[in-house]
Amino acid sequence: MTDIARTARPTMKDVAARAGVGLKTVSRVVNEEPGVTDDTIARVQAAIDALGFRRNDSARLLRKGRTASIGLVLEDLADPFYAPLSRAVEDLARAHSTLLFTGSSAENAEREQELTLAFCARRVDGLVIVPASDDHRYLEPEIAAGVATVFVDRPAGGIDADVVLSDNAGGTRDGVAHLIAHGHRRIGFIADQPHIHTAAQRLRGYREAMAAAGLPVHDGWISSGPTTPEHVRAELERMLSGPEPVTALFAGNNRITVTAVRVLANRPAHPVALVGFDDFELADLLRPAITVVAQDPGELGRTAARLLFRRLDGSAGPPSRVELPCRLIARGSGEIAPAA
Amino acid sequence: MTDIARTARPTMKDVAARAGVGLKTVSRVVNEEPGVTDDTIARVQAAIDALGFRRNDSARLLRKGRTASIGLVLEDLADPFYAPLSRAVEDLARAHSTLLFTGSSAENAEREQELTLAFCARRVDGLVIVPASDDHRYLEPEIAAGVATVFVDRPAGGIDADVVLSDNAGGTRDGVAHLIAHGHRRIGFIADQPHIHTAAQRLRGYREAMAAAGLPVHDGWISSGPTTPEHVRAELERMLSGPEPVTALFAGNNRITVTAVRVLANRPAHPVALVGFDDFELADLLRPAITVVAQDPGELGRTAARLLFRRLDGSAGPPSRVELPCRLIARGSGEIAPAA
DNA sequence: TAGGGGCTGGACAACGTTGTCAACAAAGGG
DNA sequence: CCCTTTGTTGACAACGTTGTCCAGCCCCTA
Repeated sequence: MTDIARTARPTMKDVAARAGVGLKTVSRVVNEEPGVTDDTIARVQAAIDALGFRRNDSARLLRKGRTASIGLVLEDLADPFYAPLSRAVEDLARAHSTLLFTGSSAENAEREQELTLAFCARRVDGLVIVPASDDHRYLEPEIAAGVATVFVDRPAGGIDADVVLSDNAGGTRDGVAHLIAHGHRRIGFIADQPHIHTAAQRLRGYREAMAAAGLPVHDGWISSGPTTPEHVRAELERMLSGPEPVTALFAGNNRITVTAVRVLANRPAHPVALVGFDDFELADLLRPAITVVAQDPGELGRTAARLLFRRLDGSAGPPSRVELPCRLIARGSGEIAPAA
Repeated sequence: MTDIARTARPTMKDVAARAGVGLKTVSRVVNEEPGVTDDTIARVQAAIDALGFRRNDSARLLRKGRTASIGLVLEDLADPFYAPLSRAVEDLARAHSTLLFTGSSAENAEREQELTLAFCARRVDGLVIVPASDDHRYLEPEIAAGVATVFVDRPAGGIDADVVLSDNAGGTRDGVAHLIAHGHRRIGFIADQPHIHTAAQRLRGYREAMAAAGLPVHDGWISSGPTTPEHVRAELERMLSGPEPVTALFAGNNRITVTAVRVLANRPAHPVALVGFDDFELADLLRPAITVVAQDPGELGRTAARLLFRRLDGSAGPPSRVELPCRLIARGSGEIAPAA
């Protein structure tokens, strides 16, 4: 029965037969090409309506060479951080009459490659990738074959390609400097796993800010690892105890910040200053309101998509690297002075 | 130059020529079909590697009839509520070796139709749709032609199709009953525009709960309209003033809830009870913590996708309608007693 | 009335792949 | 030694569309 259903789909040939015209004439009507009399158009249109015909764009695009589609690979479709990024890419795609394939790499290099190559096999015109792997040489033949590729949020590994980043180090520097300006000297830093580019850059920013202020950094103040609530909680509690507890914390991304807020909420007697990387909704409504270093994920996506479509429109030239600034939003949690 | 790039893409024909074998033999090797000697396989593989050949799945699927792709149309890719829904659909798609097209209708009927039909023109095997329009008869020919279609979050209009909903009325009833149980008699209700199905159902739940408790409902206590902060703020302030101000509010979705929280935070002298539809991150960290009626967007997506793939696997039978329960999560804001 | 030009329409190949079928060689049985 | 079987391979059509090209037809002019 599935077969019947598939066979049931009318093609231009069916329309042509029913309208009593040639195949190409149907094509002309469907594509609104000139050179068909009104009378013929009407006959063809009637046949189209009667059969419920819809042009098969896959076949059309196979013939035409372009597929009018792009692929978006990100870390996790369910992560709110990427939602505005996706939407921005989608908006530009729509403006270019292009459809959007999406997929999550789940922070897994193999899955990223599998997804990306699946998109390439469908002959997407271009790719926007939030890398999960650090080796993208597998994309070389695709890029050589003309697939425009832009990396976002993290740079490509092993190949030279367009990339749009946030100024992770600079943003972190500002955030840590903010804590230092409010009198903190023992500042903890919890970030994502060190092989993730953004995490490494933020760690660099932290070290630079501490060094710029002439402050020492103890190993125990730094934690890089999974962002699971359990791990973050354990690391933070470790930093808050012992002989030299931290008086302030810089949280390396929004999930870490949220866990930190939960942990700190349970020990109101010992206020700890907090600055988090990434803004999040309601940060201003918490008490204290959370000071953050904000990226603009929508702008990341928009910039990447603009770059992509510029390439698709024929722009040549060497790969460009765009770095978007971050913005410190002081709300209170970063202004808490050290207790001691 | 674009032309060169396009021409540059090697095809099976090129591989065959280079390996000195027939076209079909290349196809056999690529698809790992039996009946090719190891020696030939090696020669073909060498040619594939040398040319950087990758099979064109568009052409393949044109030939095969199925496209191994589905389309997901939702209201807004950037809305965090839909993020877990998308991810759930994606996960099932991956499990079925299917690629995912996504797009936002932006709550606009015309855009929904345009997107959906664009997906159909690409011959997606199936569709998951969060409807923005209330008339889906335009999909009849597509469904008849075999495009499996499942509606989520809101029902289809004018056609009979599979649909997965939350129990909006029941959830709202529970939420309003919760407020009544804590002594409230004048309860405000702010929801999305009335033509949106979920908003209408939630309004029904509100009325039912009030009626069940024998409480009157004043027109001034009900507001249906755009969910912009400005409008919600104005409506709420109106309800809170006047001769018979409300002592509690039911907020019809998470965006309304957030605005309400902001407004209420500015008038701490006059505490107002609040229950919101839809859970959101950090609701438990606000003071008071926000009591909500929670849907499970991931489960909505998962259920819809399961239904879809069951249809694609050949399941016949009449359209099914699944209604998922909502869950009241009491956190404090709903337990505030009326001041008067 | 013959010839030319504009308009309308259709036949055919091509896009890159897969399914069908037949050709051919080597091997095995009588 | 011939016939059959088995295994390997390639020619060809087909999927549904578009681009190229050519054939009619009508009307006009010389």
